[in-house]
Amino acid sequence: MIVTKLNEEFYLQSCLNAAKELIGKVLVRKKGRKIYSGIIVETEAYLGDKDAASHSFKGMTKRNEHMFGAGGTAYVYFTYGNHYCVNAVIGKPGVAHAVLIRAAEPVTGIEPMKKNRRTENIYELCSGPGKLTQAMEIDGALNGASLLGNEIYIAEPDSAKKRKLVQTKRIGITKNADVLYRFIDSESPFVSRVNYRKILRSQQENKSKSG
DNA sequence: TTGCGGATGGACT
DNA sequence: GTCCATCCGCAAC
Repeated sequence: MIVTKLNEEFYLQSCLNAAKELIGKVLVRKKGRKIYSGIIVETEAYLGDKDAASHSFKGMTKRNEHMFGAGGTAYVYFTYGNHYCVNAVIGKPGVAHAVLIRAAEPVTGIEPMKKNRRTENIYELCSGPGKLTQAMEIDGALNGASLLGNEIYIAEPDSAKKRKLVQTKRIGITKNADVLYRFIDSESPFVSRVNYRKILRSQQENKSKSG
Protein backbone atom coordinates (compact mmCIF):
# COMPACT_ATOMS: atom_id res chain seq x y z
CA MET A 1 0.00 0.00 0.00
CA ILE A 2 1.35 3.40 -0.97
CA VAL A 3 0.73 5.90 1.75
CA THR A 4 1.65 9.53 2.25
CA LYS A 5 2.32 10.30 5.86
CA LEU A 6 0.72 13.48 7.19
CA ASN A 7 3.41 16.09 7.81
CA GLU A 8 4.03 18.39 10.75
CA GLU A 9 1.99 21.16 9.17
CA PHE A 10 -1.19 19.12 9.39
CA TYR A 11 -0.86 18.98 13.17
CA LEU A 12 -0.46 22.76 13.48
CA GLN A 13 -3.90 23.71 12.17
CA SER A 14 -6.86 24.37 14.46
CA CYS A 15 -7.90 21.41 16.54
CA LEU A 16 -11.51 21.32 15.32
CA ASN A 17 -10.37 21.47 11.73
CA ALA A 18 -7.82 18.72 12.32
CA ALA A 19 -10.48 16.53 13.95
CA LYS A 20 -12.67 17.01 10.90
CA GLU A 21 -9.84 16.43 8.42
CA LEU A 22 -8.76 13.23 10.14
CA ILE A 23 -11.97 11.47 9.14
CA GLY A 24 -11.06 9.29 6.16
CA LYS A 25 -7.32 9.29 6.91
CA VAL A 26 -5.45 6.07 7.68
CA LEU A 27 -4.10 5.29 11.12
CA VAL A 28 -1.04 3.04 10.83
CA ARG A 29 0.58 1.16 13.68
CA LYS A 30 3.64 -1.04 13.14
CA LYS A 31 4.54 -3.60 15.75
CA GLY A 32 7.40 -5.89 14.79
CA ARG A 33 6.40 -7.47 11.49
CA LYS A 34 2.73 -6.72 12.01
CA ILE A 35 1.23 -3.69 10.29
CA TYR A 36 -2.13 -2.59 11.56
CA SER A 37 -4.05 0.09 9.71
CA GLY A 38 -7.55 1.46 9.55
CA ILE A 39 -9.53 4.32 8.06
CA ILE A 40 -10.43 6.79 10.80
CA VAL A 41 -14.22 7.19 10.95
CA GLU A 42 -14.71 8.91 14.32
CA THR A 43 -12.77 11.63 16.20
CA GLU A 44 -13.29 14.09 19.04
CA ALA A 45 -11.55 17.43 19.63
CA TYR A 46 -10.32 18.43 23.09
CA LEU A 47 -9.38 22.07 23.31
CA GLY A 48 -7.00 22.28 26.25
CA ASP A 49 -7.52 25.20 28.59
CA LYS A 50 -10.68 26.29 26.74
CA ASP A 51 -12.47 22.98 27.30
CA ALA A 52 -13.42 21.67 30.73
CA ALA A 53 -13.65 18.13 29.39
CA SER A 54 -10.01 18.14 28.34
CA HIS A 55 -7.37 16.45 30.47
CA SER A 56 -5.23 19.55 30.09
CA PHE A 57 -7.92 21.97 31.31
CA LYS A 58 -6.33 22.33 34.74
CA GLY A 59 -2.77 22.57 33.52
CA MET A 60 0.10 20.19 33.08
CA THR A 61 0.51 17.02 35.15
CA LYS A 62 2.77 14.06 34.72
CA ARG A 63 -0.09 12.18 33.11
CA ASN A 64 -1.00 14.75 30.46
CA GLU A 65 2.42 16.30 29.81
CA HIS A 66 2.55 15.11 26.19
CA MET A 67 -0.62 17.04 25.39
CA PHE A 68 1.51 20.14 25.85
CA GLY A 69 4.12 18.85 23.42
CA ALA A 70 4.46 19.72 19.75
CA GLY A 71 1.68 18.95 17.29
CA GLY A 72 2.19 15.51 15.80
CA THR A 73 2.88 13.79 19.12
CA ALA A 74 0.82 10.79 20.27
CA TYR A 75 -0.89 11.16 23.64
CA VAL A 76 -1.83 7.72 24.95
CA TYR A 77 -3.42 7.45 28.38
CA PHE A 78 -4.76 4.68 30.53
CA THR A 79 -8.22 4.93 32.05
CA TYR A 80 -10.89 3.03 33.96
CA GLY A 81 -8.22 0.62 35.11
CA ASN A 82 -8.37 -1.43 31.95
CA HIS A 83 -7.90 0.32 28.65
CA TYR A 84 -5.95 2.91 26.69
CA CYS A 85 -7.07 5.75 24.43
CA VAL A 86 -4.98 7.38 21.73
CA ASN A 87 -4.93 11.08 20.80
CA ALA A 88 -3.08 13.12 18.17
CA VAL A 89 -1.65 16.25 19.78
CA ILE A 90 -2.46 19.41 17.80
CA GLY A 91 -0.80 22.83 17.80
CA LYS A 92 2.47 24.40 18.84
CA PRO A 93 4.27 23.30 22.01
CA GLY A 94 2.39 24.61 25.03
CA VAL A 95 -0.98 24.52 23.25
CA ALA A 96 -2.54 21.43 24.84
CA HIS A 97 -5.06 20.55 22.18
CA ALA A 98 -5.63 16.99 20.99
CA VAL A 99 -7.86 14.87 18.79
CA LEU A 100 -9.09 11.63 20.33
CA ILE A 101 -9.24 8.85 17.74
CA ARG A 102 -12.35 6.90 18.65
CA ALA A 103 -12.99 4.44 15.83
CA ALA A 104 -11.58 3.11 12.58
CA GLU A 105 -12.47 0.79 9.74
CA PRO A 106 -9.86 -2.02 9.75
CA VAL A 107 -7.79 -2.28 6.55
CA THR A 108 -4.65 -4.34 7.24
CA GLY A 109 -3.71 -6.61 10.13
CA ILE A 110 -7.28 -7.78 10.50
CA GLU A 111 -6.37 -11.33 11.52
CA PRO A 112 -4.08 -10.30 14.42
CA MET A 113 -6.71 -7.70 15.40
CA LYS A 114 -9.28 -10.46 15.71
CA LYS A 115 -6.89 -12.36 17.93
CA ASN A 116 -6.18 -9.31 20.10
CA ARG A 117 -9.88 -8.56 20.48
CA ARG A 118 -10.95 -12.20 20.80
CA THR A 119 -13.74 -11.80 18.28
CA GLU A 120 -14.32 -12.67 14.63
CA ASN A 121 -16.67 -9.73 14.12
CA ILE A 122 -14.85 -7.01 12.15
CA TYR A 123 -17.35 -4.41 13.39
CA GLU A 124 -16.17 -5.06 16.94
CA LEU A 125 -12.45 -4.60 16.27
CA CYS A 126 -11.97 -0.81 16.28
CA SER A 127 -15.45 0.62 17.01
CA GLY A 128 -14.48 2.48 20.18
CA PRO A 129 -11.36 4.11 21.64
CA GLY A 130 -10.58 1.24 24.00
CA LYS A 131 -11.27 -1.38 21.34
CA LEU A 132 -9.10 0.35 18.77
CA THR A 133 -6.04 0.48 21.02
CA GLN A 134 -6.53 -3.15 22.02
CA ALA A 135 -6.86 -4.27 18.41
CA MET A 136 -3.78 -2.34 17.24
CA GLU A 137 -1.59 -3.04 20.29
CA ILE A 138 -1.38 0.62 21.25
CA ASP A 139 -0.43 1.12 24.90
CA GLY A 140 1.35 3.45 27.28
CA ALA A 141 4.70 2.69 25.67
CA LEU A 142 3.57 4.87 22.75
CA ASN A 143 2.69 7.86 24.93
CA GLY A 144 4.81 10.74 23.61
CA ALA A 145 5.79 8.93 20.40
CA SER A 146 6.01 11.09 17.29
CA LEU A 147 3.32 10.64 14.66
CA LEU A 148 5.99 11.58 12.12
CA GLY A 149 7.92 8.38 12.97
CA ASN A 150 7.31 4.78 11.97
CA GLU A 151 5.79 3.02 14.98
CA ILE A 152 2.53 4.92 14.73
CA TYR A 153 1.44 7.54 12.22
CA ILE A 154 -1.45 8.86 10.17
CA ALA A 155 -1.46 8.93 6.38
CA GLU A 156 -3.49 9.92 3.36
CA PRO A 157 -5.55 6.99 2.04
CA ASP A 158 -4.57 5.77 -1.43
CA SER A 159 -8.14 6.08 -2.62
CA ALA A 160 -10.22 8.81 -1.05
CA LYS A 161 -13.75 7.60 -0.68
CA LYS A 162 -16.41 10.23 -0.10
CA ARG A 163 -17.32 10.46 3.55
CA LYS A 164 -20.55 11.83 4.91
CA LEU A 165 -19.37 14.01 7.75
CA VAL A 166 -21.62 14.66 10.72
CA GLN A 167 -20.79 16.76 13.79
CA THR A 168 -22.25 15.66 17.14
CA LYS A 169 -21.79 15.90 20.91
CA ARG A 170 -18.92 14.02 22.50
CA ILE A 171 -19.31 10.71 24.30
CA GLY A 172 -18.48 9.56 27.81
CA ILE A 173 -17.89 12.98 29.35
CA THR A 174 -19.81 15.11 31.84
CA LYS A 175 -18.07 18.51 31.63
CA ASN A 176 -18.67 20.83 28.69
CA ALA A 177 -20.75 18.05 27.19
CA ASP A 178 -22.97 20.14 24.90
CA VAL A 179 -20.45 21.34 22.34
CA LEU A 180 -20.34 19.64 18.95
CA TYR A 181 -16.72 18.50 18.94
CA ARG A 182 -17.26 14.95 17.66
CA PHE A 183 -16.93 14.11 13.98
CA ILE A 184 -18.11 10.87 12.42
CA ASP A 185 -18.59 9.32 9.03
CA SER A 186 -22.30 8.81 9.46
CA GLU A 187 -22.50 6.18 6.72
CA SER A 188 -19.84 3.97 8.24
CA PRO A 189 -20.89 0.91 10.24
CA PHE A 190 -17.53 1.06 12.05
CA VAL A 191 -18.20 4.04 14.36
CA SER A 192 -18.74 3.48 18.07
CA ARG A 193 -22.10 3.15 19.77
CA VAL A 194 -24.18 2.52 16.70
CA ASN A 195 -26.15 -0.45 15.51
CA TYR A 196 -23.94 -1.51 12.61
CA ARG A 197 -26.51 -4.08 11.46
CA LYS A 198 -29.04 -1.29 10.96
CA ILE A 199 -26.58 0.73 8.86
CA LEU A 200 -25.69 -2.27 6.73
CA ARG A 201 -29.35 -3.08 6.20
CA SER A 202 -30.28 0.42 5.08
CA GLN A 203 -27.30 0.49 2.72
CA GLN A 204 -28.44 -2.82 1.23
CA GLU A 205 -31.92 -1.38 0.75
CA ASN A 206 -30.56 1.72 -0.98
CA LYS A 207 -28.47 -0.46 -3.24
CA SER A 208 -31.40 -2.60 -4.33
CA LYS A 209 -33.49 0.52 -4.94
CA SER A 210 -30.89 2.19 -7.16
CA GLY A 211 -30.04 -0.85 -9.14
C1' DT B 1 -32.53 -1.39 27.06
C1' DT B 2 -30.40 -0.64 31.49
C1' DG B 3 -26.95 -1.56 34.89
C1' DC B 4 -22.81 -2.81 36.95
C1' DG B 5 -17.94 -4.99 37.54
C1' DG B 6 -13.48 -4.41 36.05
C1' DA B 7 -8.81 -2.84 38.05
C1' DT B 8 -5.11 1.32 37.69
C1' DG B 9 -3.11 6.03 38.27
C1' DG B 10 -3.37 10.84 39.30
C1' DA B 11 -5.55 14.68 41.87
C1' DC B 12 -6.88 16.07 45.99
C1' DT B 13 -7.81 15.65 51.40
C1' DG C 1 -6.68 7.18 51.78
C1' DT C 2 -10.48 8.25 48.67
C1' DC C 3 -12.55 9.45 44.53
C1' DC C 4 -13.25 9.15 39.81
C1' DA C 5 -11.76 9.01 35.05
C1' DT C 6 -12.46 10.89 26.97
C1' DC C 7 -15.09 2.75 28.37
C1' DC C 8 -16.23 -2.31 27.36
C1' DG C 9 -18.56 -6.60 28.01
C1' DC C 10 -21.82 -9.20 29.83
C1' DA C 11 -25.81 -10.31 32.46
C1' DA C 12 -30.59 -9.48 33.63
C1' DC C 13 -35.00 -7.82 32.30
